[in-house]
Amino acid sequence: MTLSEEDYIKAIYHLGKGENTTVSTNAVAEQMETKPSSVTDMVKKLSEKGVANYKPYKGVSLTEYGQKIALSLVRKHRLWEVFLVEKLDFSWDEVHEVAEQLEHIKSEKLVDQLDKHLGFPQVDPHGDPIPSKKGEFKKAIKKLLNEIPIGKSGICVGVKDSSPPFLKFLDKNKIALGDTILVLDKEEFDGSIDIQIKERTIHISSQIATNLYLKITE
Amino acid sequence: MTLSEEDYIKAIYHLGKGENTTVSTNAVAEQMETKPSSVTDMVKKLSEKGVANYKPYKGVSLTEYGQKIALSLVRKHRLWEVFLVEKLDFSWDEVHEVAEQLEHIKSEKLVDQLDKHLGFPQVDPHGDPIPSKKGEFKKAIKKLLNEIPIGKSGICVGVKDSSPPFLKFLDKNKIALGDTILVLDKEEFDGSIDIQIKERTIHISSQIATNLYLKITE
DNA sequence: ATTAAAATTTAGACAAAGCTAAATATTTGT
DNA sequence: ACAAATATTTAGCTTTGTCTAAATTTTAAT
Repeated sequence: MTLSEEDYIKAIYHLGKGENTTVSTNAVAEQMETKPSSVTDMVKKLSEKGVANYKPYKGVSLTEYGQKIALSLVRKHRLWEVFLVEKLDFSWDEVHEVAEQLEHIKSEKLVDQLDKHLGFPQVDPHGDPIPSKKGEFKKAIKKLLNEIPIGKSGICVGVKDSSPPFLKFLDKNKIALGDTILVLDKEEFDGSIDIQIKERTIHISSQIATNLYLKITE
Repeated sequence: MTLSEEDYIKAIYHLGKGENTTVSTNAVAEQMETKPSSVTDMVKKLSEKGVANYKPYKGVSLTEYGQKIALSLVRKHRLWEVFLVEKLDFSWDEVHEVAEQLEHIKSEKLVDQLDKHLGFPQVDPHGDPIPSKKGEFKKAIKKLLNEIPIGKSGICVGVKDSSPPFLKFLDKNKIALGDTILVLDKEEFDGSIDIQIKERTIHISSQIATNLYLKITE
């Protein structure tokens, strides 16, 4: 696969949200920041190569083979993201562009050894799961902190309320996007919860818990 | 610079042995496994871009700017080689192909952090020096072990005598290509020497020392 | 100093991947 | 159900990097 083909495969995969969904030419064009006519050309080629199913005017989906390629790309992308954050001190929001390049490196041994070097991580710095070598992986879902059951952990990925006071609170309590949070206990009465974050244990009110999004795997 | 342009720059650089030498179109073609006519086209383009000096029928050399690019590529290539060997357990002879891909990744931060992560290595697994960020580096030369002064270390890169008995000797003494050897002491009388290799200290006869090539930096 | 051989360049073609503009399908609003 | 709006494809052109074959320049041998 060429670099360009791989990018299209990934785009089709992501637009289909990982399900094997048919996506429109226009949607792919928008995602790839290219023109619909270019997409038509490429999906024809991918179709001939056995990577995609394409019916004119009806959209495009990935074949089994195409999905395998997509998953391998996602696996590589996310492993490199972990590497960049854990080993090279990149912050969680700086990694995407570089991982986008690294995911195209072709070497099975490289990926396997990288995986091992990183301790076989299950999720990337954004809380998204890393497919196994065989392509298996759990889905990730975004939930509010208050909806997460006791004993489960997730990665902080966003806020519902983005008002300055709330952001200031997070800052003061050293809760940042990308942090892993484990739910230790929940108080039925007022909805407050105990969480563990970076070795610290803190108690958090319901108002806070209902405004913080975490990504968890099912 | 495109991938292809970078490959040509590296080829010109390596053929010129790092000196700013003029190299022939044919030489570049052979190195790149391409046709001389393709080289002509490309060096014209590189010339227009201010990367190379090209006179028809007279060969091509790199400009200052071109040399900077070449050194940056060499730096990246060798840092990745160190990474692959030290962190991902690649052997010294498996790294080239993968490093060839990795060297094209564009991210200054990535290179700087990688350098730091590896502890600012001075040489790659083949004993070749790694240019600094600014492009400075020492030359490496290949010498027989017996020619190396006391206190200096080098990396084992080849044998002069490749007869089975000699290779068997190396194997038995666990001396392999890629190993770092430090010269501890030399015996004037019989030319035998003491070396340190992988924490072990061993005594080696003149016959051995005159048949083992090391790469050292001046 | 010529001429044959070798090296290099030029000209013209091709594949990949993209674009624009025009043509054609599909969808939607009434 | 039909016309208008939207989505998609086709046709033809562009750029990048490559190739082959022919032309030209340089080098080497007598």
